[in-house]
Amino acid sequence: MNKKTLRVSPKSIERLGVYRRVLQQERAKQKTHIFSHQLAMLCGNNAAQTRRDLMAVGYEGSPSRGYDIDALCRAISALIDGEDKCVAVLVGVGNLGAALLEYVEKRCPHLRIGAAFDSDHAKTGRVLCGVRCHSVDEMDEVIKRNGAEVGVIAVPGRAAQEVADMLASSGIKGILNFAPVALRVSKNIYVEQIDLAVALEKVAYFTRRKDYVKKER
Amino acid sequence: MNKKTLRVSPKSIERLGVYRRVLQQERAKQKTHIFSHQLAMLCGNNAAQTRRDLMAVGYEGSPSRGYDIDALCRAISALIDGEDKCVAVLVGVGNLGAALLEYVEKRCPHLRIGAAFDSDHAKTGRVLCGVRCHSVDEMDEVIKRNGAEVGVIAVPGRAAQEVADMLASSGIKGILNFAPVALRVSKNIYVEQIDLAVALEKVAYFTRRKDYVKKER
DNA sequence: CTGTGTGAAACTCTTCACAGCA
DNA sequence: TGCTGTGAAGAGTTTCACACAG
Repeated sequence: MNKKTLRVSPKSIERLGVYRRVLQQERAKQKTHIFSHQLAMLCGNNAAQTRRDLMAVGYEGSPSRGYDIDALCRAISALIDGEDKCVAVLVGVGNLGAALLEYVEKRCPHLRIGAAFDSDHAKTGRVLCGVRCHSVDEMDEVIKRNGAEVGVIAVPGRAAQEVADMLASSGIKGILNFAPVALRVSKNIYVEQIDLAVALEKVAYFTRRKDYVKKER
Repeated sequence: MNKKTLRVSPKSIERLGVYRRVLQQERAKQKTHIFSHQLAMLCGNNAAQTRRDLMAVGYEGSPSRGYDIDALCRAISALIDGEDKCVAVLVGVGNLGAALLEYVEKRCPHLRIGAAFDSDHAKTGRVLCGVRCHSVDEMDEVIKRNGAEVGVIAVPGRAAQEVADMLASSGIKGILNFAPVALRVSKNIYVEQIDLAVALEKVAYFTRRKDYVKKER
């Protein structure tokens, strides 16, 4: 209903991805419509927040019917996926890299992992989840050939900055970094950091804070 | 300087984990003191935020010397680790589970992964990163024997809710969930959700938003 | 009624800016 | 001077609560 991209908050973007996944599951169960409180419950948040998030996508539901699942899915996709498929590359095909390939190949048809890289020659040349693993020497050439925009760093910490520099010089514009290192990259590259060890520490901390009580449903 | 645990924000807790890691690295380089802006730079944020976070730990630096690295490390640990080691268990020893074991065993001496579980009998009985993998049938017994408080769910989505129920009934009080499913658990269990596919979608989205410009640093 | 969309309040997190100390 | 600790402002996020619609 509005001018489209008017600035959607990061948190909303994350949740919209979750909504879409849940909507696709419901659609597979032959459901055609859903109310905000039902969707909220399936996603683990509350109805007000769900409606607020959906405001951003510019699709309006009906008070009597709720949201048309199919139309809402398309509206969300129009907002978060771009016009064309986004191509990403993975650097570091260890356990974590392989896990990411599985998750993404199964669940993100609108994203494509175009290639993977590893310094271990035992891995180069192999194909995992449909993605070919190249030597890091070929990184620049392969990234440019695929027109990749996003890089995922799943290498040990000591190698992460060097990989980030290589990605940046090949024209990558966004990085998802699993290495426990703060990357130093130019301002126009978006970086998202996920640190598994810190995440677990956080859970341990809040688990022990006896005063913690979850808010609602 | 204050009454200790007066309520530290989740974001601060995450960053404190990062500060500690960086401080340990600096200590290994024989440095004894550090200023807030140096620590901030190494962690990828700014000095004001770093000082604000450190307020919570109840250790004061000196304007001339900065922070004593060793003392600050201990103060952070006193805040985020409890009195005794926290024990966690891992359910699902696939690629992701194995990656987590590596990360945590290397970098979290104050946490212990007491056991792992998998439904695949080819994996049970084996030992990865010093952690023994059990059959899921033994979950209740092993969790109680180890006094585990935290559970990590790294199984496929369809199995996640069932695993969460088992963990809850064995007395687990906090869950780190990698399955792309909103868990339904009782209010007094803390749940932290990490969804790799959604994380990548988010990076793809912000990478493409040309108007995005990183703030500083 | 029971639902949606949304202004406005409430809450959380980040940044500014400055007093005070060595 | 150049740093720390922190009140206060600002930015971002969530929740409330209500007008309106079928």
